[in-house]
Amino acid sequence: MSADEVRVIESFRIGTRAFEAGRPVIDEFRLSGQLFTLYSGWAFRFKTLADGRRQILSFLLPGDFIGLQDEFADGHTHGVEAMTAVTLCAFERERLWELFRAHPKLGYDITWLAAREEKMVDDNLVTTGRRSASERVAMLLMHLYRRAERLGMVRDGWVEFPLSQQHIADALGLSLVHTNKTLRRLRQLNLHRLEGGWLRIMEPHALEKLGDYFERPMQPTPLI
Amino acid sequence: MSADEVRVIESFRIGTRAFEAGRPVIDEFRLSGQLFTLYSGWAFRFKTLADGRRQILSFLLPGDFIGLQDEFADGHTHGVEAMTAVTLCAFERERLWELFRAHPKLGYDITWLAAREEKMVDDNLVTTGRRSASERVAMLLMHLYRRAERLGMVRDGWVEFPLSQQHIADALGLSLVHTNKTLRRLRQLNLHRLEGGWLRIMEPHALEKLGDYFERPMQPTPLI
DNA sequence: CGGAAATTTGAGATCACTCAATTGCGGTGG
DNA sequence: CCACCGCAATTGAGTGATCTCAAATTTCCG
Repeated sequence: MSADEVRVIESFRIGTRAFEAGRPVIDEFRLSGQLFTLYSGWAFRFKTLADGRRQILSFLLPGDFIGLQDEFADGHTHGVEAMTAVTLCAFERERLWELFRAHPKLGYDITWLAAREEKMVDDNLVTTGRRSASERVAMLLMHLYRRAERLGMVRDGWVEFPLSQQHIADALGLSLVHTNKTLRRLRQLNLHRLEGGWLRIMEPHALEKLGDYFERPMQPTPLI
Repeated sequence: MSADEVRVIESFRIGTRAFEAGRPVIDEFRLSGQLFTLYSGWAFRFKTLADGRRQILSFLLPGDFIGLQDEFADGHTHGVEAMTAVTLCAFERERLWELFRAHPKLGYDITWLAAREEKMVDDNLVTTGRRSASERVAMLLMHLYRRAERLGMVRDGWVEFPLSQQHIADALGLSLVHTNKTLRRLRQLNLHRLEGGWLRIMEPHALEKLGDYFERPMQPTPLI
């Protein structure tokens, strides 16, 4: 990124914010006046129905842009919650158009990030709509592992994995109990290990085949 | 839209294309060199798994922008298929960045459309992940009816409804048989009528309550 | 060490699925 | 005009994956 672009981004930044694990970053039912870039940590986007059923829409890792959909709605889009301690860079929502005008390249990059996020939601929709429980779990483990891998978050084959089984269930559209039993089955087949909040993939090919999920080469992600 | 903007858009347009009902607009496994705006007709985006299971990701109505995700990937994103006769306006994919640079407002509008589409996929994900079969069907009927209504496509309470039950099943993550039975149950409750490819909502409030779906006010859609 | 939260397990219920056959309907050729 | 074809819609029956309920066990954290 050019020094000029960095300078422009700096000028749009309001400041840095931090949240503890489990804290809401964006309230599901209130319009937030800010946009964020996730600097460090894990978070997720979700929606809840009136009776409390919750669906996780996607997981957020460093580099992801947060809150764009709200720009074009009046609240009631989705909530964002931190899964680990998280630091974010905040922007003024109202200056987004100004940013596009002053620096089209950054606008283009934001669109890039939005399109990439939609692709991930598309994948999740296929998963919940058409895959069996084992396939869903296999899919999710590989998806998150690969994303973390691209970000250099893997150490000796292990990644931090801050999802509870409830998170996994809510992401995959399964019940907590069935998620647990499915996870156990895959573990007993020695396809993965999940210990103390860290994940290791033992049989990537088997999991990819089971989930019918294959890594596609990615272009480098723009930074905002 | 200003005369200036119209002129810019014209200069980026390659031409107009038309497809018959049932024809692929974008091949699921080949990278298309074009972007489209849907002028008239109904289409849908979908993905298929290796064994043929299909998930419909979202439905496309006039004004929707098609193919943006591909801009940032190398194929293998999703297919698009026409459900009725369809006319589209085609743009050169490679000139998208040029468009952002030359006319940031249009870039901003494209981002607007992308964000709106992601919101729809988010909703669909909640539906397949966390709603029962009846809730899913209620949701889909109301969603499509409301969208068509906003586009002025309702005549005396009836909308064209070109979805087969297979389409509905693939959109909602249900089997064809169960979709049929669920549809019948709602029809017998006199919540809707579905005859000869046209839909009428008899009890909008009941369907909205059943699907836990409530219309949110929408900002006017930008035109590309 | 105590208490709350997350995970694990078992058992039974149910919603949705598969299989299989029938019906309805628009088009097509004799 | 009618018999026939193919496809979508419909229905019935039985199966099974996933869910709910309930209780134990383990882990985490103060």
